[in-house]
Amino acid sequence: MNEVYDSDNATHINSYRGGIISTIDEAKLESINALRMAGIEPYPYSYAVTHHAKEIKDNFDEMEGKEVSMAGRAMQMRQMGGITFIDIQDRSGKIQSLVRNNELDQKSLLVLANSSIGDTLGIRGIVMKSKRGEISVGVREITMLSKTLRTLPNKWQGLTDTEARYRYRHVDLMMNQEVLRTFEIRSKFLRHVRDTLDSRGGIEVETPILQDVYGGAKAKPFKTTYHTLDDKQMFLRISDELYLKRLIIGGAERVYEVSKDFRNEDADTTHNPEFTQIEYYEAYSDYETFMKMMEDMLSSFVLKTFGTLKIKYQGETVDFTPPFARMYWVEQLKNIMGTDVSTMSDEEAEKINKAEKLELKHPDPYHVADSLFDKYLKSKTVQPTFIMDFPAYMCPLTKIKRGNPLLAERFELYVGKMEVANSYSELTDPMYQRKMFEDQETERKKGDEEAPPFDEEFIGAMEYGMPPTAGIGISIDRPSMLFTDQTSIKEVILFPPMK
RNA sequence: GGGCCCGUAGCUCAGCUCGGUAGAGCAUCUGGCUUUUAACCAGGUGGUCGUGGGUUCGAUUCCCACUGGGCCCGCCA
Repeated sequence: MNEVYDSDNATHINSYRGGIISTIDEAKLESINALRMAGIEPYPYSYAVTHHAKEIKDNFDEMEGKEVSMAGRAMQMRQMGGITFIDIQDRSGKIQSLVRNNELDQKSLLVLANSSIGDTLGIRGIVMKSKRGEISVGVREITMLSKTLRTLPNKWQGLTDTEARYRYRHVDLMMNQEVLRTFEIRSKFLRHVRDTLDSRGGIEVETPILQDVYGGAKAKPFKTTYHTLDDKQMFLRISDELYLKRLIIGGAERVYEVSKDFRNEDADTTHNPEFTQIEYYEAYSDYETFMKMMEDMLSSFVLKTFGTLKIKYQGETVDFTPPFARMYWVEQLKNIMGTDVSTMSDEEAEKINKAEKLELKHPDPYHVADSLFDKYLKSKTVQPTFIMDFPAYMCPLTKIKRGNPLLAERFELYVGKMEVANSYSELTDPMYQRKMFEDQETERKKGDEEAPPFDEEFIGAMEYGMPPTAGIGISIDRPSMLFTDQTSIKEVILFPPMK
């Protein structure tokens, strides 16, 4: 056996379940030798592809009798004497190829003899139908494009073990093509959000992921150490808000960033420690502007992608026809349980925490109000719903509600019971901002680990004068779940973190 | 962090209740077959039964701990 491909050697990096997902197959190594002996390179440089499987199938009437060349992985082989059916899978789907030995030259015959399921093959041939009516490529020439050393999972059940699917996403993708479709839809959505913001004149920017002072959200950060700067303590960003606002202050007017944010907290079906959102800031606008924008953005995406405004999510029909519902949740909570969370004191919060059995670690008004929403109102947000106006104390970076100083101008957009966007009429008064930071600092000292630290530099920037601005964070992960009918965020993250 | 379930061949799974040194299908290998599509027929290879400890003459099976994963609950998007 070739030493380079000693299986222990080649696979020791994987310790999954005390083993590995497949072994190196010695027979395949022999095939490689056989091909090379005959002067055929099993790992060539390129191949001219003219068609994909789906194209051929979708346009069979025009394609019949024409020569095509396509490439992909052999997923199944059915050999019967001098004829072999090979199902070739490319990015678009699968198509059957029909190989008759007596129609092949020596070279192709040799490739065929040394092919197995899992190999990447190039197929040149004529579009036709088999006797049973299956659209096929009648093969004239078969080319080895990449010889596999490992065995594919079985063709019936494929790879279903969730852990194996995430750890070996490459195998998941080849065995479960709908996974590729999921990530195509995610990609389309991200593209659509970018297009929307570009069309408004937004400038896409990049701001630091490694930050001296984190902020812009309530969350526990990841800490890092920068050794060449004297072991300086730095943080992975929990949000890019404070940097984007500095750009607004500088006069950029409309800026956005596709932002990977990091929050040092537990993962579950709707949370991943590393997640993607787009934050967008628009000068001279307020949060009303963004309600309209979200209605347009989501409805046009759904219509363009699915050809309808109504999609199924977990058995329920979600209708993206604008305008979306608006839920004045503080008012509704007052009606349901008599508590006005906008005026809730620390003592009241603690009492409600006990009475409602919320069992919060920090039973302060912020966490109690948040958890009351989850308990009583979240279940009503299957349809796209703007959750309107939050208690001012929940929004340290937001302007107060016109006509009601107890509330702040903020909405969260929920769809399928998931928060997918969060938007504000941004606070621009530097003196009020300073006070809000001081309050946060007090919470922090009281033990709220999630309260962000005081950011003097940011206040300094705001003291130059920040124009009226609307801000929004648009989740990419959760809408991707919605559009692909997934219940776990890991299904829309290509490589979710594993222990 | 709490509760429940799971880890046996490369993959998908039986076996465990009631302890006696491991089984199927697919994959792979050999042979047969020139229109199959879960092709078929015959034969073969393949397992430190997640890890460690305990009980026992004997443990994949019973007990404990650990580890990895899934689902539900609590918390941040």
